Amino acid sequence: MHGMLDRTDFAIKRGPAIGALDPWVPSAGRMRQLLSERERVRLARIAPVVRFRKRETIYWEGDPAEAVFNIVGGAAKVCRTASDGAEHISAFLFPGDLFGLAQEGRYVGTIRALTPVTAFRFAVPALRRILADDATLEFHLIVKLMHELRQSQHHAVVLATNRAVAKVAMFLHMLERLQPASGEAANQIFLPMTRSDIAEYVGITLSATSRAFRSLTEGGILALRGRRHVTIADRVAFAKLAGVDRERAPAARTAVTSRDTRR
Amino acid sequence: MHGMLDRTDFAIKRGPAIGALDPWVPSAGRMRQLLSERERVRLARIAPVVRFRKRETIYWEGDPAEAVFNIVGGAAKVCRTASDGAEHISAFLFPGDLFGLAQEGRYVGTIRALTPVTAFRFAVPALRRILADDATLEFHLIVKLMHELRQSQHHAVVLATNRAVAKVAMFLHMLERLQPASGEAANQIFLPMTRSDIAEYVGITLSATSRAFRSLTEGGILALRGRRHVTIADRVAFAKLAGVDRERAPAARTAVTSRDTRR
DNA sequence: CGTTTAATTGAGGAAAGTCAAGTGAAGTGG
DNA sequence: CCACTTCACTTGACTTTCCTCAATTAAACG
Repeated sequence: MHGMLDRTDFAIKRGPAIGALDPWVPSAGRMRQLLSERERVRLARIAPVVRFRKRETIYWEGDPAEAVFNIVGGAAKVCRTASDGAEHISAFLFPGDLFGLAQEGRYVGTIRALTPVTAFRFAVPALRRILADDATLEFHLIVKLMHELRQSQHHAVVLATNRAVAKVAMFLHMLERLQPASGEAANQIFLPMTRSDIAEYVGITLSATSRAFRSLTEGGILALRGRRHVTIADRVAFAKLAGVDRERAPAARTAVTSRDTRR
Repeated sequence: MHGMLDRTDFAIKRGPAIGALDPWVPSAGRMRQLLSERERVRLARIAPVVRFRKRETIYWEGDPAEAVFNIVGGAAKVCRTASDGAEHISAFLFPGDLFGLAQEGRYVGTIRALTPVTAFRFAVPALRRILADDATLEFHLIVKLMHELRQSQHHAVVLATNRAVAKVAMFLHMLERLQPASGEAANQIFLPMTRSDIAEYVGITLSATSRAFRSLTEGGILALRGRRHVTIADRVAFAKLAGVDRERAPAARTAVTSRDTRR
């Protein structure tokens, strides 16, 4: 706890930070800090630090989009309300992420804090002014957006899966890769979100999520310490479910004659 | 037919084109051309025109990412191969779109032409050079990426839906909005892709897609003219299924106590 | 400590997936 | 131009999975 506060405070002093996998530079799957010291200092000058309590709504879908935020501490979720009123979660946000996606002047999703959140707040006009005369910074933003686009496409792959257990496994795998080496022991995953949130993210019901967790623990693949700490007990079986067992080799370049089967 | 060729040829002469909804400027839902004449001319100088036959693979997932493309004529699909070998379609590409998304130097998906495709090809180093000294162009790229991110998140909403008929309706609705007023009569949608492609995009089986189409035509909501031309017969019912009946009003700001239900 | 919120678990039914056969359309080569 | 092959799509019977409804337990919070 104390350690975490220190880390966040330290992060605030260093200024805004954007993490991403570079589209062109290989980095063995490790996220990189895109901003240079100079850029961070410059951005810090126009961006006040804002804090939100756990469960607080940072902004609502449809609100006038006046600012972009950069998380430096905590976690949040992006919710989109479907036409029938059902909520769907389109992303989870962690330190190094940006939020504030807009369309025609209005925010595209509702943002809710899962834990206490600390963020830098960039007023859109000020940000645009800075971007307009710093091509490098602009380029970094492009890299980050490409990263988010890939993430979102991966999310779609998870949603397209049809077995609930596989969906949950893929979700946990994603979370593990995303989780900055945040003081978690190896094979440990911390879940800042509820089971309901997970359900809404992977596109199944709360019941199904619960059953999937049970099935995973009973199968000896996971172990739970409390409800928010997951340990991966059987890496091999886990990787198989999460679909990480593929070779990185050029893959079969044969156009698969698409039958009716999905598994 | 003749008309289409002319239109593509004309588009080539005008140079690269990027269509998007602006994040901040309201435009009543109509896509806008982001590039100015000057930018289009400048880009055309570094980008040769390339053509691909119907069904041709433009590049494979995992290939070294050496170029970015801008479609000016035809349609294509982005396929991602899941670990189990199943193919999932993460997007369809139309004139005004970009493709060439990379991660650590390699393409993230396989691109296949659905119809004959005409595109501009930008070698990555040349493109980076141009971007580095044109902040406006860079900004336009940011706008386009934000547009694609929203699209991808919308795709996720479609995938999270659980009734096959609703998925297909949402897909058709998306296609209708995307379809540039391309000589199609009102309420008419042209499908450049197969039923299999649709199935892989919305995350159901080919059978289920076929049944959904049947259910929609039998219900008097759609009418088919051949397999690739759809007419919307009952706008109201269609909008209801596709989830377009929502008011744009600030929506209920009440945190819905999430039960188990998804419909 | 009691109250609210989060999560688990069970029984039954609806929906889509699977397997398999068959129809229609499109393209190919004689 | 027609027979033939192939590919795209449709349809049916059966199985699996998850969703729905509902009751209960466990944890979190004041």
